[in-house]
Amino acid sequence: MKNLANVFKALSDESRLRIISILLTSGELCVCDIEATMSFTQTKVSRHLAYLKRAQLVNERRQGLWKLYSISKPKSPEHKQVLDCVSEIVRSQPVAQSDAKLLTRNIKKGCCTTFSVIKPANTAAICK
Amino acid sequence: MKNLANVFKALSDESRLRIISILLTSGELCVCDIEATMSFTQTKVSRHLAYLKRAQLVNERRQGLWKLYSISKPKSPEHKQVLDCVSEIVRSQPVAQSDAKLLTRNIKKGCCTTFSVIKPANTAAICK
DNA sequence: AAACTATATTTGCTTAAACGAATATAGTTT
DNA sequence: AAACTATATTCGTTTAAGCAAATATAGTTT
Repeated sequence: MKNLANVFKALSDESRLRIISILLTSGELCVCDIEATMSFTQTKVSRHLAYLKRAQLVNERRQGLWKLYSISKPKSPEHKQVLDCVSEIVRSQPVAQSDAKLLTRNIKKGCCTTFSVIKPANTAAICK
Repeated sequence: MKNLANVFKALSDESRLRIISILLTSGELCVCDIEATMSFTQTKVSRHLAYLKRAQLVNERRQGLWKLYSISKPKSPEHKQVLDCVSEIVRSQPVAQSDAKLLTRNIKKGCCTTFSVIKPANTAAICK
């Protein structure tokens, strides 16, 4: 059960929950877009993403200069169970909605680098 | 979202997850029965239960000398959502099954004080 | 290849969590 | 009320997590 405890530990920080929440609404984001939307330092975002990656909650792919993060694709039934539960719970948090609005605003202001370069799956839904 | 992070923090320890798991299978247990089944010190069980109670994951009621712990009854839809997810995930862990067996054995051996004094809801199911 | 950009890691510090042993509290029995 | 039992809390110590500032890495542009 060590592993499950580690997953919950990765979820035990408000900053990380907020990062998970905007990844759920955006589909995919680079580090600096997360920085901009949440007013976090670069170190902070990077560290928390590393923590989430170690717990297999997020995935990373390189795109030129950027590293794009997204919620993990499930690798096993147990993994899927955890991911589904987490996403369901996080989505229903009030802060999730307000962070989603912050993200939209930053995208419109052109603060979000990623969105001006590559277009995640559901860009249209976010930037309407 | 501070509160949700605290719930996950309470779940971020293997000992606490195991305690949750035997509370799920037993319905209700006293501190010393948890001690006996898991070979934990009294301090350790007591401390972890206090942690779980603070996060509103477990409930406590006094019965004579004993304090009986059980998984919380949900107080709100959000609370229920978290409790349901946690119980679903914890139940599917391998350690949950082996701990349930340990508990049954201790009950049969008469090591579990509570079960010789008061009978939780589903005693019959456990001691068959 | 040199300047540049995005991200990761190291360093030094502060705060919290875990543990067992010992002590305290609260209810029970005699 | 005194001895007893079950549980909670305190104490001192060890280990991990959080943070910002500074530095390192890796890909990009000129």
